[in-house]
Amino acid sequence: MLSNTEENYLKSIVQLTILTMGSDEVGVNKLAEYLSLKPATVSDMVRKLRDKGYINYQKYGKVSLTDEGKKAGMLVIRRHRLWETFLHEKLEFPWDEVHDLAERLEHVHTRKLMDQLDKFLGYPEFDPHGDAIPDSNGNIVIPFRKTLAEGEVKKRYKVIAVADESVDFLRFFDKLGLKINDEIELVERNDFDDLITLRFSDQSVVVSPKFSENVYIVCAKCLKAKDCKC
Amino acid sequence: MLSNTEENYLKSIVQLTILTMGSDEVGVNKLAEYLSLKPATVSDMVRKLRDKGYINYQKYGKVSLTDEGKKAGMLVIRRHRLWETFLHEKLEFPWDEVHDLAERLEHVHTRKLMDQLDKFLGYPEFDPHGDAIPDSNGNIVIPFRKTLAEGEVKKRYKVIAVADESVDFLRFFDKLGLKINDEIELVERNDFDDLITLRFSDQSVVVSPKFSENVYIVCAKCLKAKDCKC
DNA sequence: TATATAAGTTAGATAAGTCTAACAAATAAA
DNA sequence: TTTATTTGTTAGACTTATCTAACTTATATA
Repeated sequence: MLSNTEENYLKSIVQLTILTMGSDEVGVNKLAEYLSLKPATVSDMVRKLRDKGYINYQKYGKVSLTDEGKKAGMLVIRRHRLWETFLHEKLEFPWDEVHDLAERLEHVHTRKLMDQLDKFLGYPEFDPHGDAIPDSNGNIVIPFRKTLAEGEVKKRYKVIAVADESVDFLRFFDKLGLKINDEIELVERNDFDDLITLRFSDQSVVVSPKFSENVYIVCAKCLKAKDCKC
Repeated sequence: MLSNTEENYLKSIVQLTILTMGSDEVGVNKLAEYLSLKPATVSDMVRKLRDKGYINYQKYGKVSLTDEGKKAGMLVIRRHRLWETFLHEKLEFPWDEVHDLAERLEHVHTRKLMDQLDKFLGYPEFDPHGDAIPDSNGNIVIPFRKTLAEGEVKKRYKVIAVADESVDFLRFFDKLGLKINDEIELVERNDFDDLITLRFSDQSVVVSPKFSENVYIVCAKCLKAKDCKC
């Protein structure tokens, strides 16, 4: 059995490794910063999770997930995203308010509860932020995607997800009038400061790298994001 | 802010005082037994809750709720019962499985979450076990009712709730073919051992005091349980 | 009323998860 | 290669909620 705390560690390690497509390991300091804890605290817990078989780790080394740890962490993310979907679609919460509640609901679970919730929601593929929901075995299909910052000028794209779930970012996104699944055109990129000019629903807006790095896109002609490789 | 543990204490005190219609105070030992804790543990917590203003209590005395404590405890019960209703009505959980999950979900809350859930459920008055759901101010209308054990021979009653939420009891109740809101006739009471013979949907069954003490009824002619005073 | 029993309290211990402060190892820079 | 910087560990302390064992107070009974 995993405590809430242990679940949070595993979830965070999944997020800092697998879900960022970068390295499959992470250092204690980075993990501590992500969890808003002190390295000393994480150092202890990491030993504990290694002893329990959820992570690979040795003193002064990096942390990576075992198969068991990966599955456990992915299932926390599944629960988080299913609850977010529930809160948004059934309880009419705006998408910037769902994260914090899901953060707590994700720890209440039985296999059956999540299966029934999944069914009730109609087996959603994506949460309100456009992130894929892992299946009940902890497997996830991360669709091919790039950030708006990586887009090419003059091309048309579809916005499929956001990387930042903070209230500030999401409200700003809303304020622009953008929505997940909207089609946009990347009109122009200013090479000096990387400001990008977008066009969508008859308006042009200029966005900063801070914004464009947090918006995921696929090219507009790919109907199914997961098949897109352009 | 109340911890989960503190919420459980307040909920339990509400259940042992207000909701049982008996005394409005309860002893430390009884509370400990109800919570499956040792008296020593409860003795400490009770002092803490008194210092925080939720209960009235002095050394070697009984415990009772302040207005604030009563409201806080009632709101935990509200959350518990709303989640039970959600699990039963929306996620299709049988009524004997909802308690344990609600026990954990009840501690995840914001005012808005519970208001939205309440709305989503259509403002239910009663949970799957027939218990009244307190409103968002912690007020509850406990309908007039008696237990089947207190019923009179030859009278017709309506089953409105059960007092025991254990899996064993609820499955036994199901097995008899009874349902909340069913009409029954109390055919006969055996004065020697208090066995009661019931009649409903063309069958007769004999039930023990252990059973009949856990079934709440109102007389059949009162359509609205809360108005019944017979 | 004296005493036995029930009810409640206190002290000290434990476990989980966190912290700070001091130290050690690994890595990057001079 | 030596030193500086970054990264990670250890030791000791704190908090919350729990326990056991010993003790105290209140209540019921003879």
